[in-house]
Amino acid sequence: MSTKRVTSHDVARLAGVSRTTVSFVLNNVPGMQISEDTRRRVFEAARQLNYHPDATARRMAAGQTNVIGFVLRQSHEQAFADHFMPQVLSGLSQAASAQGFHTLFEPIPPGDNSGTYLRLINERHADGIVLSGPRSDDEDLLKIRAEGAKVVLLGQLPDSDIPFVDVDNVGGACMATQHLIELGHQRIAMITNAPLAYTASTARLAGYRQALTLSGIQSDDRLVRYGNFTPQSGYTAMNDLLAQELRPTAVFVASDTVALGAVQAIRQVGLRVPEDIALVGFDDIPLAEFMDPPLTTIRLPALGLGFGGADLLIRLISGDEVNLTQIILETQLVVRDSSGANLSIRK
Amino acid sequence: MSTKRVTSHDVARLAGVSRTTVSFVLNNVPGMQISEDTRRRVFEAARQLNYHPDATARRMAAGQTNVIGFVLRQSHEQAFADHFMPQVLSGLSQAASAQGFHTLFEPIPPGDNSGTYLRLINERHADGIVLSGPRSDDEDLLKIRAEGAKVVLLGQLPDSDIPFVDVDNVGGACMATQHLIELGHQRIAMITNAPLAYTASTARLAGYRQALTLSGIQSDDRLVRYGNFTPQSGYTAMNDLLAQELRPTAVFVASDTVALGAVQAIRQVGLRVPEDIALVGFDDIPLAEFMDPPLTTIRLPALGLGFGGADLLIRLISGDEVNLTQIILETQLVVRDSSGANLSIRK
DNA sequence: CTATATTACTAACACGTGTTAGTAACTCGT
DNA sequence: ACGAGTTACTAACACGTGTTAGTAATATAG
Repeated sequence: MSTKRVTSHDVARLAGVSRTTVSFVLNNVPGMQISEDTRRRVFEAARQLNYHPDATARRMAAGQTNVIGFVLRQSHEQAFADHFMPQVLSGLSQAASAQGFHTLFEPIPPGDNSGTYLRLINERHADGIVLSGPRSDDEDLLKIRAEGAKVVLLGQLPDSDIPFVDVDNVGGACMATQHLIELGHQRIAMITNAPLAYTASTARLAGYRQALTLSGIQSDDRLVRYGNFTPQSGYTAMNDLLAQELRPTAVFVASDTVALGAVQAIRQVGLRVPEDIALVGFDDIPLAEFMDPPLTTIRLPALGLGFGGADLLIRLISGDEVNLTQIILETQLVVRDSSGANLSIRK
Repeated sequence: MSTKRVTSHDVARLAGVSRTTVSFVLNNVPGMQISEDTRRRVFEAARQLNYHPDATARRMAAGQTNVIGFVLRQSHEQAFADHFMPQVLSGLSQAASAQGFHTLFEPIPPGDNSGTYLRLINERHADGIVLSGPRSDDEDLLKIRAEGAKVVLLGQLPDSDIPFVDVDNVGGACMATQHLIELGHQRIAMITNAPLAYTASTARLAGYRQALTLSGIQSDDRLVRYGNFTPQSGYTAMNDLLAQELRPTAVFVASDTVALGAVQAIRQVGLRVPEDIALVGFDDIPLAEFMDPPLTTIRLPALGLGFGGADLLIRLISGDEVNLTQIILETQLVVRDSSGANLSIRK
């Protein structure tokens, strides 16, 4: 236990060759002439001593860490409120490990403006970072970018050339709304997932309006309410909508979690989903399937988002010529019962 | 961008001192006599050159990585089926970063028996690992332990002296069952969260039986069914229970996710929760609060589990004398409506 | 038989830090 | 004026690898 670490030097000695030869054999360096006999002796010595090259020394020599950092700017509650982030993380580390990279997980404590994630790249803990929850006013981000740091964002920043991977929020919201339109609804309300300070909220609202416009329906701001991540906010928003003189026949709620509260509000006034009010959510959280009624919603390519982010970042790190550095991933409509698509007749 | 990295050598030159002095000043090494003037010059030079010490070189010199690995053995679906793992991860990295450690996230692809996580410690990517989802038949685990690797398990291994942090499954299940007993139930069934191959399942079943025994109720195996993580399995198991000649008046379902299916089954035969059948779940998933009816359940100290695991591991790494290496964290009963505790009268 | 090419290696440097042992210069007590 | 102690540093080594340039020994060609 307290015995010294086995180094390539030890292997060399046992095999009766130089350390250089050991390196050549074990790394299988192409173009190096090594006799079959020596090769065998080195392998045998390494096996016998249970030799494992030291990753730190290797990094030092290579000038590369083979590590990517995953920086989480959102608060824990927000990031892990649903299935989403874990899946992103999973996709990320899958892509990383497929290319021989490791993943450093670095959540930023809420309210920490000291720019701790700068250290990740300044001190070379990682070769690059995937940054989730970017903010436009992030000066640190611009700074390290200017210094040549490799960064990929998860989510977009308006008017920026920083590489990113994002989910097609506009397209998804449009799809959700069109689904309701196709089912015959004309008076369709919307409850956002969060305040409009969040780009995703703005995008989903834009998609909703786009769908209405495409079908020639007048967009009416009195039918738009603002959620705030929580079921409570959905409950409040829906009550507000129900109190209107002209009740909507369908609501697009841009977050399944928020939709949960909306359903409760509808039930509480004695109305039924989807018979009286049809509902489409967004996110496809794991329990959407088991809600009462099962929620029609938009599924996000969470795994793909993480995978794509890591993949893009690693290509940037490797210095490959990357022609497409801003990627938008398609969403998918999952039809269940809450939208009324499975009702035999619509009046 | 392609300009060379700023090293402590550069700082030394600019400040007109040796590299050693730079190291003494910047690391504030105690007992070293440095004049106030020199000290200032070094700080100024470092600031001016925007110097950041290279983490890799530092590790090499220190012989320590200041990194802990978080190894996930469960499949993604299983690990992230609910809020649990993300919270563990969050607690873990909080504890780590509080002590100057970074967190390497290393999920093991399902079906990968090549023992990839061995490399984490063999190649010194990390000073130690927190291993989630340990298996008794894991030879790799015993091997690296024998070589002196620092390992902390999340979850217990029977008859082992390996340090671990775990949730009190027995106590939690006992508490859940006692809650039902206190509400007047005598004929209490149980649906497990998973097959008994999983230690957590066995422990929860033991807790259920313990509670019955303590109250002098005869434990009846015909009232026990086995879930399999999913709502579907809960649906099936509950239907099976309902088909019995003598229906239980209450059921302890050792997983909220499984309980979801159980509720559906009960509803489908026209019975009510909790009036006809009372229900207590386990895990307190985020949506338990919003189920219909809101689910009484056992809340797990997920954050504390991660935090405790990292903390214990780092203490082991630091060589501190640790007197308690096997830690069990208490759970908490969250009373909502599904258990009938809020009904005014019980018949 | 000699010049050249090939084979099979190795010596030495680079990566950037932390740290131990040592050394001038300067102060101080006697 | 001299030895001892203090102050303020520095030279040199260690950490463990990857890699470039070079070198003997052997094979091949003319």
